[in-house]
Amino acid sequence: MSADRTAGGKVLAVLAAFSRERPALTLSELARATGMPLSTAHRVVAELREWGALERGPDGRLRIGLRLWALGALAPRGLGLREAALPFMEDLYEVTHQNVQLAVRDDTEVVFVERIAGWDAVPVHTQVGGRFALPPTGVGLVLLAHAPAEVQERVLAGPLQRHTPYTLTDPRLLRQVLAEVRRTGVAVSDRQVTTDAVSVAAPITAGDDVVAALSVVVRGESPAAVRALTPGVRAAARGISRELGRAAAGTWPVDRGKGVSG
Amino acid sequence: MSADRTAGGKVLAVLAAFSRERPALTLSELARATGMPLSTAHRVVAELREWGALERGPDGRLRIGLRLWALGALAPRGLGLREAALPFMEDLYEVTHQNVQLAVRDDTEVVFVERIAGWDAVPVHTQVGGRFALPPTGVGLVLLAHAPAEVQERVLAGPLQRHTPYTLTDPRLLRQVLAEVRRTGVAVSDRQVTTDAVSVAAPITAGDDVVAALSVVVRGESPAAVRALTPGVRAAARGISRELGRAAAGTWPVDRGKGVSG
DNA sequence: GATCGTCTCCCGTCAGGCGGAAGGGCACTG
DNA sequence: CAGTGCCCTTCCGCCTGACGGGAGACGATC
Repeated sequence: MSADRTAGGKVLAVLAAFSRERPALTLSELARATGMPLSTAHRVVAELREWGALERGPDGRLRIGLRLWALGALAPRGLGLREAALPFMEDLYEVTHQNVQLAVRDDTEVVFVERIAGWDAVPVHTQVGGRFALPPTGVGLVLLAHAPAEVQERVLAGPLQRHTPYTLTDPRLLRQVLAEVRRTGVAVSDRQVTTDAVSVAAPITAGDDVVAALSVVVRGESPAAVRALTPGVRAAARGISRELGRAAAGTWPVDRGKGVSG
Repeated sequence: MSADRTAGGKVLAVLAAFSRERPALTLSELARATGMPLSTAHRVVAELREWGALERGPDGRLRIGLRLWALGALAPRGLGLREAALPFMEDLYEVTHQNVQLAVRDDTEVVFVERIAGWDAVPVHTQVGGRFALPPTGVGLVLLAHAPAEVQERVLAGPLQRHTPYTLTDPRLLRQVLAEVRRTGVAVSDRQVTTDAVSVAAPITAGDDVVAALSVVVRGESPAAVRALTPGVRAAARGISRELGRAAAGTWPVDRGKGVSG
């Protein structure tokens, strides 16, 4: 939001002004949103447009450009991961016709990287690129269970938001659940986000690190709803892990506790 | 490549150094690739890292960060389009188990936005985010047929690369094909990219504009291979178009001839 | 311990970012 | 058709913050 003092910061501030809620902005809106003078915004935007980071539609509004999208596609935790995972997710979807989700952890949040859903599946309010708290979701439980201790502590210490009567908010209980997740290799989220959905998730690994999680979300009112799906999810997750190992060398990062600069 | 004189240019130059071939770079490699002094690269990278545009893996290499990926996801012609199209692509995939592709046009090239493929499908060398010439591909033919005249002229005038003995390289012939594509509403690419693959494509529209194209690629040695698929592809493309119309207002840009500033 | 590669930090200089102001284009209004 | 309120674009002099050489830490490899 606040206009950076630095030149590069302004470039980033302009980009940061775009969000899921506001994917298209006029120059003036952009200037207001970033708090920078119109002429400054204009100059920065011109540079970004020339490069292809921003595009201007026929309505005159600015949008994220195709080049930036393609660049983002190079993120190993974005499309790289997705590329490896999609065929397995397809299989899972074809069998279940339910929501199939792929997610990674970013600090104390889960970021959804891919989601397949038919029209008949339970409506879930996750979107690709979207974020959510870790504890209530299946994928989040998996990712949290295998996160560095320091991250776990911060999550357990912080306020745990309640979404339904079933949401776990007791740190002690949550700790037990996480241990269970580590022991069994799967996580089940029973109506913790909405009262009509249950999910089962399994970890995806690269080397010794858990780099992502895969889940299936179904309509249901008890863990039994996903029991039959568990083997399928585990198998798919392992398949993806294997595929990742096969991928080109040096493509795989690991997620460390906090993204602070060194 | 060449290090920009401006501060913002340096930021973009650093980002541009990442490519499909080189998705991970050390700081020094980055400095060499962009031609900027190490200390300058260091400063720029620090800023980008703090913002989340770049991440550093445990191997010390820099990669495109999750935040940049999420930002790219806001591109209407990227994920926005994909989001609307995926369910229909699923259906098509489930029926055919072949490559199902979604693409848009960027100037005189086709950019692949999504691709679903099983293991048994014909191997095609397209990747999400990747580019290709327009004329030889099914999606490209559709997009070219509905492109502004000025774009068509440039493509037809420019050298038309031959990939197989079947590739159309005669501008006159190509012009006829394009007319045919406009008349029938579908395009068939018969072994124009590889000698064992045939594809059928249909346009996706928003308002009166063709904004994308959908195709199925199958193993085959004549247009007959895709005849049975044609209605399915058309239907799916229309379904996606309808879905786009339903999408939130003001989300849809139109592709104009050249991206020159006005 | 020498040599090469990597990354990080400091700081004096001066190029280039900054943003106020002015001007032009549209659309709607009285 | 002057008046008002948006939008966008361009210009240009001031001065700040970007620039990059250099020094130094660290880690491999020989």
